[in-house]
Amino acid sequence: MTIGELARRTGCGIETIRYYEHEGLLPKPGRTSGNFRRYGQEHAELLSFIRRCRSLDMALNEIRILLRFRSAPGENCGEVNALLDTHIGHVEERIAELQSLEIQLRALRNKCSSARSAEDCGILQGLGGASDDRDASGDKHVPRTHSTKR
Amino acid sequence: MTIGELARRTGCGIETIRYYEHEGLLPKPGRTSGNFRRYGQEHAELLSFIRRCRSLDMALNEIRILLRFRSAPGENCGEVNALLDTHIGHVEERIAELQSLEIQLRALRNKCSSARSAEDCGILQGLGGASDDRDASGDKHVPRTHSTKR
DNA sequence: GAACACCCTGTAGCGACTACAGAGTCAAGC
DNA sequence: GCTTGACTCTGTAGTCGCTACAGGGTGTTC
Repeated sequence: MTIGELARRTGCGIETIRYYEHEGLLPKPGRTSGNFRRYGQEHAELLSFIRRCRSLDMALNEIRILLRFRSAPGENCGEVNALLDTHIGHVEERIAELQSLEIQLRALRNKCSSARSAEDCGILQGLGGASDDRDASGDKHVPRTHSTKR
Repeated sequence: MTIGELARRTGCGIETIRYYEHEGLLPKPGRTSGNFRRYGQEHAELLSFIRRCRSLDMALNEIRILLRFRSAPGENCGEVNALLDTHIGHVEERIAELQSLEIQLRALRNKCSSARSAEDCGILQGLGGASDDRDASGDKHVPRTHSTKR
């Protein structure tokens, strides 16, 4: 099948497929005489595996490790378990951070209930004034909440 | 004060300060005869404001809006309230996504409790086999859980 | 043979930094 | 005056996982 068909089957963008090939997650497929990539069922399964991992928010490097085990069925899978445990830990951590963030944001939001002049806005004051500088050196800044949707 | 002193005072990296200047969040400071940046108290306060916003996981574009209001005290601050409401919404959304993720990950993790051979590993099977393809076309992929720590 | 959908490579952009390279500045000590 | 070492300067490239082109080639249908 062509790259477009593979993309349709797996719900993955064409550019993303080429990117995975470039990153070594997908093996280089054969080519037609006109230099088009030609994929088989095994590529579709591999790509589905990768997409399922990505939907679980795993990093490509983590997926690389899983792929190694996928193609080495004899090996002991303890590392797979450990990887997943670590990943679950990251997700837990991030949830805790965001929950604490939400509390702070709601507290801030309560400082200005109605639209008044910016001069008197409790939110701007809360952001600008002297405050508990928990984070001034802590640097556990956390990746974006803002989604990159297509 | 020099950029290094400002960095120490605010707990912000030097490169980050230059980056904020480049992005127009911090005004260009004066220079010494030797071309070193020279900052005053007002820069320190502004930078603290920005860092406080960042510690609340706001995007630089959101902060830009807040800065506009900060320097226009007469204006109606309704937009500030709206911005914060939207931001809280994003955080809430992300928490919900991550919680659902955690449930899926734990379910997957339960499929292989002990280290056995990769061939029989329930996790790899769970990732690879036929599954509920909720996400195959949904594409509500969510930014990384993996922290970029320094 | 023309239209059109598809594919190719390569490069640049996103956000918010971070990490250099290669150069210049400045204060303290000798 | 000269050296050492800490600091600063500009500019560019890298991070991550894509996404979006530009400028071309391929393949099928009418």
